[in-house]
Amino acid sequence: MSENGPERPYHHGQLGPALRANARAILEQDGLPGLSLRSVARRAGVSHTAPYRHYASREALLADIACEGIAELRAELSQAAAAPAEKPERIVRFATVYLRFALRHPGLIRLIFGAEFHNRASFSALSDATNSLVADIGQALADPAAGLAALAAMHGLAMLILDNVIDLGQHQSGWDVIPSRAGILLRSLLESSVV
Amino acid sequence: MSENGPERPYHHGQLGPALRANARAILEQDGLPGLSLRSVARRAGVSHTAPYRHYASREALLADIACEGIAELRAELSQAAAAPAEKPERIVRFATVYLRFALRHPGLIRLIFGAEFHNRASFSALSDATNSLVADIGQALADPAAGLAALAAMHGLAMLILDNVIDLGQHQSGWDVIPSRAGILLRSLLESSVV
DNA sequence: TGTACATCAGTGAACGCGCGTTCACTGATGTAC
DNA sequence: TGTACATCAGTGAACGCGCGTTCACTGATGTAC
Repeated sequence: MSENGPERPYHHGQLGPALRANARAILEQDGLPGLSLRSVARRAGVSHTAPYRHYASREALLADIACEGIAELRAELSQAAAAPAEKPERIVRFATVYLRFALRHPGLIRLIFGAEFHNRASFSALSDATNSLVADIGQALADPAAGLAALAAMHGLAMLILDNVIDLGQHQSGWDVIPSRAGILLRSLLESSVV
Repeated sequence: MSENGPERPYHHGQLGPALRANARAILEQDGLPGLSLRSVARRAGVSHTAPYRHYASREALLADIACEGIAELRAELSQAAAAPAEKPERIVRFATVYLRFALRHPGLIRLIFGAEFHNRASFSALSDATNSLVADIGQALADPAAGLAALAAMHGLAMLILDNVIDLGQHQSGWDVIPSRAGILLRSLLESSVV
């Protein structure tokens, strides 16, 4: 009996990370409403009370993966910030990174920005991240207001694409092309508005 | 007994409209997750099965109020389109109307644009509305791509404000000031990008 | 004007569901000596 | 190296909840004659 297949031992061993990974998979597959502690446990192949050894509540798990997502987004953005570039290119590069992230993790980006869920810890992390992003873009453009407007534009573009309201061509060519098209879009909007 | 207060008669009489109104009130108060057929019935002071005389399912009710909202947004936007104005003013006017609507009906705008709910009827109405909006702005700017980008910018701005990610000053002065501030923001982004 | 009847709108009990959370438990691991 | 014990991670039964939906019903309205 013990040799026909890798039966999971009594102790999972890495349940914490496994919970987060499965939670994010569910988030992307079924959206926030489908993300219950029970569904996560089910997907991790563990009893539905096991998660309570790692998270005090559903909300705690959500907060954790939200923070995780914010950290990842922030890392990608700061990587984009590191590469030197002239003003219009700089903001287009930010927009590209942001859009690519949003299109790759739609559920996560909605969890992060959505108002349905506002945990203190995740919110202050988000606030820090967006503030530094806005400041960075604003500085790159030498115009704080334009930084805000640019963030709004890329966020709105991401949301409209994810919600299937506008179509930048994913059907023909896959989603990887979208950021570059969006870049052109934003460039047309931005390049002559730089002070 | 019958004279101590206006006891509702057995037949409500206007339950259809009452359901829609109460559903929208719940949507704004508690968001989409709180909007159940039972909560709507409760709020309308009616048994929890009464709504089934007017809607076949929860989804049917949601579709109906989504369409209602789209029609209202569309009416306000076409009113803005009617007033003649020069190019930059024109788009700022659109943005103002759009933002004002979004800030006044946050739950509704999220229902309309959110991907969680995609009914065919409401979606095609939304598609028509956004297409004509994009076309209108694009034409006003003599640049279709800028029309799309402008819609994205105002939608993103609305979402970021509603999700408390950015703060355009609602705390000091109430939300009615936001659209005008946002107008300044968008103007700074747009006015020199007109072809 | 009055009576019979069809139709309609609202009722309340009941169903099965998935959920978050609690509880006492048990199997496994690691540490002290 | 071996034994006792504390600690930890996962279990499964159970709770109460709100939900969507169904069903047979009943009170009210309107229509035909």
